[in-house]
Amino acid sequence: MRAAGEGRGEARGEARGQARGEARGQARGEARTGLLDAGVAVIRQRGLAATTVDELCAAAHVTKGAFFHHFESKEAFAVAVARHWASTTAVMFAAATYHQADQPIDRVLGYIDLREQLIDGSPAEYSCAAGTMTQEAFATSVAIREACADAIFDHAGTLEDDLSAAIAVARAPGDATAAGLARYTQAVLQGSFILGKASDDLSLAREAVGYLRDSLRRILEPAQTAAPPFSSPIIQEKT
Amino acid sequence: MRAAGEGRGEARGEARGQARGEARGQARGEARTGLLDAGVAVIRQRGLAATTVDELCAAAHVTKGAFFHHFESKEAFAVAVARHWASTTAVMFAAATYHQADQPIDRVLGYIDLREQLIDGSPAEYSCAAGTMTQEAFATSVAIREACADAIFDHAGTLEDDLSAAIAVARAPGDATAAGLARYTQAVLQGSFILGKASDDLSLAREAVGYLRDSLRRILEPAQTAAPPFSSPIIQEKT
DNA sequence: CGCGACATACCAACTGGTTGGTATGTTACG
DNA sequence: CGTAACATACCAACCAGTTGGTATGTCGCG
Repeated sequence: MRAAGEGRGEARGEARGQARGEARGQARGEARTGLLDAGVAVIRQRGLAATTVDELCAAAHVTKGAFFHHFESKEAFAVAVARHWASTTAVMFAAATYHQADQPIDRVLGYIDLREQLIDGSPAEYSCAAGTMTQEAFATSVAIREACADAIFDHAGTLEDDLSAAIAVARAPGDATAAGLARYTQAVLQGSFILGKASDDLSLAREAVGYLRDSLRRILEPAQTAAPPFSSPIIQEKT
Repeated sequence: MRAAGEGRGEARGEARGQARGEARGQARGEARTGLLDAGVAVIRQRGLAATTVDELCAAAHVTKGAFFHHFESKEAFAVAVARHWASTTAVMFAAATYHQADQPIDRVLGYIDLREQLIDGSPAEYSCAAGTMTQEAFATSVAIREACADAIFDHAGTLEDDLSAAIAVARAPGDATAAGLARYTQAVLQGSFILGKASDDLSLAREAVGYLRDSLRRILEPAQTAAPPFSSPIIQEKT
């Protein structure tokens, strides 16, 4: 449930006894990453404003001194969290198998299938840290807002090539652009997280993603064939 | 800046002396409503956790005593705000003209057109207070989460009759249900607000609603005609 | 009708705990 | 040994909630 951090304490080298906070903690130099990981986890659960620096430090097993050594302020930390979120998710999606499909539409639908599969566990586990922070900070911090916008729209950008190839193959109507559909996809995902959070029922989040898949199919599938109902999702190995 | 209390120390009772904070303030009995209205406005802008009770009181021109007289706690206030939001928006949508269209699909698309038109000004003005609070409170307060869920899903419910009629007319594939499409619509709207907040560009929020309209048309329009591109929105009078 | 008893709506000041941030050590590593 | 990476102790501001009080409306009863 926790994710990172849990079982990896044992770099502690008790021999040589340079004991520190590492009864369960990190080796020197890992405080920053630990704080960022903890930040993603805690902010996804409670939001940014409701999260205190002390909680962050406790979750990362470091002290406040370490926090303000690495981050100028809580706001700067939030910006770093957004960037950290962007880079860790980017690595994960880059390694996914949907890129290997031959047809561009299958790559697009494979992405959707993966997103649907990722909706599992509690909302704090499947929702988007950037989307959450956006809601809280858009009016009070341009730095946070822009970092979140980068996370969301850069990720959308990773869909554009497949989408524009699929649009070309399907000869879809000219009002659907690759960039627009990529953003629409992110909008539906963000909205599905909100429905999932509100209802405390992840099937409602998945349902929205299912309608998104159906919509994309209607737009991107070769016009002659009627769009069939829900497909069985491509099984995605989680390497 | 102080608000209430300003001119009232003098109990001077100029004429019969029923003077109160009403130099600019409210009459007796309006504090509760004023606080709720202020709550919607401030929470849409800054979120729930970042909003202090003092700020709420300042915005509503009342004192903290009045706040805690009407609301047991900040959490109870948030629940009341969600219900207030639900009822005020319900009144607005019930009075809208899209209900008057003859064809069910036109009522559905009229709703979408209205939603698109409502996206104007700053995100704090067009976004959903219930969606915003959901993100912050889903893990920390069941009462708030449920009040927000009611606001969102009850509103979705107002679309179901038109959607199921439209589905029947269009003989749409069986995997699209009225309730599911209604929820999907809300998901897209919530997501569009997030994109609008992140980008600080309402045209991106409107764009997502445009794709939603296109998707609904593809699903709900009689199958023989190919779905045309974006329609010019039905002009909606704001009586 | 008048008047006392009560209830409601509010207000100013206060409180105890919390929060983001700082000032000042201390420790490991190159 | 110098510097980056921490830790400890502390603080001033702030925050949700309380207290004790006042002004105003309302209701029952003689």
